[in-house]
Amino acid sequence: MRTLKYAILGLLNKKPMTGYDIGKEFNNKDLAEFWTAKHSQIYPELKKLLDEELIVYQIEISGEILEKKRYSITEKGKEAFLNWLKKDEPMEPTPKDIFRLRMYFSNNLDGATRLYLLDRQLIQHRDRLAHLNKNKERYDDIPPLESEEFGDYLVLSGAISREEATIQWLENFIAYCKNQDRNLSSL
Amino acid sequence: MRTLKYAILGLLNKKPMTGYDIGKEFNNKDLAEFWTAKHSQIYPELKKLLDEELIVYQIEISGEILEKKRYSITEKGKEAFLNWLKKDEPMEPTPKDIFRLRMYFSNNLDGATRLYLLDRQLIQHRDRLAHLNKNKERYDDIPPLESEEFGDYLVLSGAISREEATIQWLENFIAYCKNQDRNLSSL
DNA sequence: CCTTCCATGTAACTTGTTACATGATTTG
DNA sequence: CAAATCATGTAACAAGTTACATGGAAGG
Repeated sequence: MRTLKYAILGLLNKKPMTGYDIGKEFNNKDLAEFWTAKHSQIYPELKKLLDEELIVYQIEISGEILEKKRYSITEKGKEAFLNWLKKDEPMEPTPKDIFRLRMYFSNNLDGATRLYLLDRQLIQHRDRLAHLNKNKERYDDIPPLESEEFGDYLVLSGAISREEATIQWLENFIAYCKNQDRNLSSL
Repeated sequence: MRTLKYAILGLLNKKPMTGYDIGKEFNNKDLAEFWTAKHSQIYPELKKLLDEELIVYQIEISGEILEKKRYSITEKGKEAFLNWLKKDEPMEPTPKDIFRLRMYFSNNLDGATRLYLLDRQLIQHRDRLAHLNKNKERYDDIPPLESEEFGDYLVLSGAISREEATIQWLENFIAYCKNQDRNLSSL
């Protein structure tokens, strides 16, 4: 489906960047909540996009020697990107989740181990949620729809509601485990 | 990480199955909410598990000619599975989501297209939620923790809360779009 | 000077999808 | 008897991760 291709075009459509900059967007920024890529995947993809004439680059010298390639999107690239963006694609198949797969089999665990695993997971998701909420504090208001920051705000709030749902699910599960445990030991 | 390996072991730990049966579990059942695999991935994996002596099979004749291989888990396989199941693995990196990636770039769309795409997505997620809720009706009560059906109930309720969160996010987003639109056109 | 970050790439491998290939059994 | 389902496999490709490989720039 070449999603990485369009993700890169989308970033370059905002402003010219180096491969390294793209890597940071995919790893340190809010966008990373819903899309990531390592540099080992980015550099070969940039080469492909050059071949397809969707991007061009300009060499810049940083310091004395170091050359960096600042890529920008071409008209052809913009067209391809906008075409992808406006397409009405069917919903994606549900994403995989190893922890839930494991819990699917959790009847094979003893009660203590199950609770331990659930608790560890809950802690991690709560930390993550706290971190996301802290990021959200940067916004006094919801940014205007047409602004660049709106995308960031959107993925951030999406990530927050996803975490909240996960935490809710974990808490319900834990409460049920504890409840069953109490009932059994009172026999 | 060999997750498919352990997913198959987990299923065979419940009861002996053919490759075809495993495919059905990964595609038609509740488990498919959090793990899937095509038969083209399953058959080669079964071969690997045989090599590793974690499973064995027995040939059964169905009708006159058709041979099917019913696989079962070995003691070694059970051990490997339980070992995997009880391991406390760190939280996974956040799963990718193409639609949210697209919406991250949605400031490049005109208001009508954006609303159209959001609406289409919302419809699909509502359908999916309705379908999941219908499945949940099978359960009068939460199944006991140690039962086989508990896993099914768990992934089902996880999928429901995930869909609810997504729908909430979409509805908020749509409301904000409509609101901004009204404010702009009243100028 | 030393550590962290900037910067770019390739190679080997794992995972997963789509397509190719075949044929038997069951159900209406 | 035709269609849906059962049943098992392989091949080619796409996507993604880990490891290998190199070296400059900036800041403390």
